[in-house]
Amino acid sequence: MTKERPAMTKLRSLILDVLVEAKEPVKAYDILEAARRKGFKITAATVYRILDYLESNALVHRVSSINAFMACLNSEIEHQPLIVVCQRCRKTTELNDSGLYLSIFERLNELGLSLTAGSVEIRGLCPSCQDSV
Amino acid sequence: MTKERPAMTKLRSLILDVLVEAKEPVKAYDILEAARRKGFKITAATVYRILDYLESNALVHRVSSINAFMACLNSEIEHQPLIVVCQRCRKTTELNDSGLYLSIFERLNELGLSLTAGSVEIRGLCPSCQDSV
DNA sequence: TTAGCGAATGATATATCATATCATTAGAAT
DNA sequence: ATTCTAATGATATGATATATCATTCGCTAA
Repeated sequence: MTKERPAMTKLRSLILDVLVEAKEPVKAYDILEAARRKGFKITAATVYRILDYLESNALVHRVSSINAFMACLNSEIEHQPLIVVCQRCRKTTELNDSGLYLSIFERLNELGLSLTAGSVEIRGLCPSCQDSV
Repeated sequence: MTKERPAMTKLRSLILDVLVEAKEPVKAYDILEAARRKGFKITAATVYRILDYLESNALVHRVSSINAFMACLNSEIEHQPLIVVCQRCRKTTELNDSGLYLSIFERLNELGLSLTAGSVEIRGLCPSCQDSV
């Protein structure tokens, strides 16, 4: 028999819960503090390991431009993340628009820049931040 | 008379030169070392300050997903950067495709997610890295 | 020409983000 | 129960980035 993988351990679901409850991107050391407040004695290394696991299983997305992590809202379905970030207020939205996603990657292919299995992070200023400049 | 701004100082053009010569993204501390090899006694703080300046003047792009910086190849013309990065080999290309760029931002507007003045970072695996998996 | 001003840089310290390494524990297969 | 592997613990350190205050530079105006 194939050995069962303990895919979702207690710690992994703890950290995923933190992100799901936050409903917005959370930084790794803030996740660490949240986990400790819930009584778990873990360290940064554990948090990063678990984030790597969750990300590679498409349960969590990294938001590179703000060094944070957010739960994927549609983790059941196959999805191609488009992450939209306001660079000023940091409000972040995950967009699941497979048409837009495909048009981006098809265009890259036309240009000889084929990439597979990617994510897209779109940065700019949201309307209210734009107004307040 | 309006006071002239010393927009491009010796250090700023030094660091821009480092990036132009590299023809690929360079990390901040590698820029620091390159500058020191050229005889300039500067620190990380100076490098980051100058990178901020160059980025806000559209001479340099930050590549968030690899914590690096690259010279903009078309800094004379108005441009909308699309940065394409292989997450495995880190090969990075700047794409100036205003049609694709506009279609992305128009689609965001349709979805009520208007953003202005943005950059787009597209991550995936390039063909050779895809093959070697 | 030089006095004065604001921008740029120097200098130092420290905050923030992330990983390497080796030891130990937990859980499934046999 | 034993054994094997994946997960986590524990510790240290590496890598990335910014805050703060002092000093210098370069332009402007007198």
